[in-house]
Amino acid sequence: MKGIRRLAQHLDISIGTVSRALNGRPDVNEETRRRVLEAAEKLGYVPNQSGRSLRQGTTNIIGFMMQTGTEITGQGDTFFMSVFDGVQAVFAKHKLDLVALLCSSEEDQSDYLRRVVARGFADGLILSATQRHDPRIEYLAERNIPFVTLGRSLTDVGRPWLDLDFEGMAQIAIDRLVARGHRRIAVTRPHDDANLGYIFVDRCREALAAHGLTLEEELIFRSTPNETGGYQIARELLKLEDRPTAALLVNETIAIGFYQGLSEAGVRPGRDIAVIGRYSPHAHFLSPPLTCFRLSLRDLGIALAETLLSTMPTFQEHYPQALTNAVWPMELIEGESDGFRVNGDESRG
Amino acid sequence: MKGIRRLAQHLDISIGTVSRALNGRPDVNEETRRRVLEAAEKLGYVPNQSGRSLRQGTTNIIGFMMQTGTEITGQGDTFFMSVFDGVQAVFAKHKLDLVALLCSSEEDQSDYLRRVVARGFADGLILSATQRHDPRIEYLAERNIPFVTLGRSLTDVGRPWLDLDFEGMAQIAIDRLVARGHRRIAVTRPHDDANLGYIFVDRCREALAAHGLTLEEELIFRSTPNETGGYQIARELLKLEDRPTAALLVNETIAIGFYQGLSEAGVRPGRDIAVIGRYSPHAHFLSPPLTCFRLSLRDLGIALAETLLSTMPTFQEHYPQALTNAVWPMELIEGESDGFRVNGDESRG
DNA sequence: TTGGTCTCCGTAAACGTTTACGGAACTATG
DNA sequence: CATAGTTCCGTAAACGTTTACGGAGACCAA
Repeated sequence: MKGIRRLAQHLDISIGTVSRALNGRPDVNEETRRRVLEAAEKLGYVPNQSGRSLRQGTTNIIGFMMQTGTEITGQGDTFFMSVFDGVQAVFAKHKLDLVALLCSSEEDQSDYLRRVVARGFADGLILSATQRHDPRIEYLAERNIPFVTLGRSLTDVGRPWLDLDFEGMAQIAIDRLVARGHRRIAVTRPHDDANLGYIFVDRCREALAAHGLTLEEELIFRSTPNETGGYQIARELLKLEDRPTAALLVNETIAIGFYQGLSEAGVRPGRDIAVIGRYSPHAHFLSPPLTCFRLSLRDLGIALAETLLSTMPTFQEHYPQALTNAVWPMELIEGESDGFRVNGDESRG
Repeated sequence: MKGIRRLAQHLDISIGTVSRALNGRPDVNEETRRRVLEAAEKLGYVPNQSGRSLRQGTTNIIGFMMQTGTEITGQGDTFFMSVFDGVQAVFAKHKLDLVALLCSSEEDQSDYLRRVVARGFADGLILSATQRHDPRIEYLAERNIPFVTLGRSLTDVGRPWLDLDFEGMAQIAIDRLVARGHRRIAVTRPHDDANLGYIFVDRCREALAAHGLTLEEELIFRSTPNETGGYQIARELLKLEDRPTAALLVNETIAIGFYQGLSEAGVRPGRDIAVIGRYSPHAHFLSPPLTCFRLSLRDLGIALAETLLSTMPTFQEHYPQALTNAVWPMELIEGESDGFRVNGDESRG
């Protein structure tokens, strides 16, 4: 005898009552409930997930989809871990569990998603690495699967998403650099179709235009969003006839490689070129410390969770005013990598 | 009408036959099977996971357990993603899915594990961040849940584990440094109870003893295995009356902070102090490039998967000689951070 | 024809839950 | 005492699969 039957037999009551007691139904005597909970604790009973979700059509699981393989991840692993922590802080209140759905680098993400959905694996999904054209979004929307994406796409009109405020980052950084006399500013973007590249570069272009400047094509650098990519960008940048005096790095992990690429040519950030990037745990430990844009990833995770839950009938009453389409602001952390003026008047050592 | 019934109705055959056809049973006409598969494809039918696992008592899911929250992860971003990729390469052959079970930083790992197991969530588990005394291992062993750990503990006697070869790393590094004239060598270890700290330091001590040297307590540095920890270690190390001439860093991500801590005091790796660490994607992009120990994480993932499957009755015939207790060798990558001799004769610039 | 073997398929039970339904015991009300 | 209402609990169906079992038909040999 196993499962709830064992518990019922042990208490000499029916399985229906046991189930009601455990699920907090009102129509059960409080004394009985106490006994049931006690016995469940003692016998280590936990409801079988398959049985429960088969009956209820619900799993209490939310999936965070991500692709394995190392080549294309521009985020550090602390990035996701921090986001997860925020997500779980919300989910814990509703007894939801978060699992990371790992799509192999050899499988198409849409195929993988199809499998996950058809199996009835999760009650809701969080998608990351949103592409500019992302078929996953239409797929989920058509089927009424609750989801939220981290990152915008062109095909998610009216769908819930949250994103980092790359426009704000571009605007602030460009304004700041221009105010310090920079006229030729290099910008980076991922090599692939990630939407953030388009968003970021477009806004850089607009921000420059507002100052009467144009963003030349040769100053837009594409690379894999990792250390090697940053290194390559530095090398290419230094080859230019008319070198930029500043660089704006949109990805987290490329700064180290970028620094090294500069360093090998004797070019020092903050003295010979202004560099502004994205925060990551090592940003302060570069020489010189990187001036960068940071955000609270935990808060982002909390917002993601709330946004998702606000689209699910079961939970939406708790989150009446969750954000559905919003960019998450980033804060500028002053390091020493952008501290100089083009007119020769260094603002700091 | 949903699920397999819909498919059966559509084909005008019984659900039993449909199920047999889909599951590759022999007692079904090949023509019928073809029709079933075709219709399944057309209607986008995928078996419901809950129904299936309720009946079979099996989920076809393997869980990789990890804890969220950023403070204590000593691995770089790509570490787990690379391992996952290897694991999945094996699992794909057996139609197993890998998911990451994310234990919130607020929940005890043993409690979380208990929930996962009792719910019947996964057919097998991979545990990481193994602690010296790890109650999770006994729990799984008692219950006959297939598992393998990445990292040894003291309580896993006879249980399947794989680990990095920290002994080999210690031996090679110490021998190398001693051969170059170093006598005072600092070593690091994580701040917590992670077993690798014990293993590594013990072997360093033995290796030094073989050269007639002792490892003084003041040369053993504990820290959180992240950038900040590395920085702190550098600061402490530089305060010592009798400074070590070399440092051996056992964690991946501490090198950046360590470099910075040295740099602020005008101490340069490879010139003023020999530094040997662990490979991570940025190791080559430090100045000077870090001499470090590297391994194929993908291969490690493959081995982990094979080890796990070799303990599961359903699959073990395919992996008759998988490793069950083995350390995974690391290769020394020569950078420029350890390139000098104590006697003043620098081996390179 | 009879009996045996094979191939293929339908039937129904089982997995562990949740929950609609109905009923027994009790309480309150007139 | 009769009736209605309340509280609590047991019964059984349902969720979507897989699979043991048995049977129908085809084929073959005697």
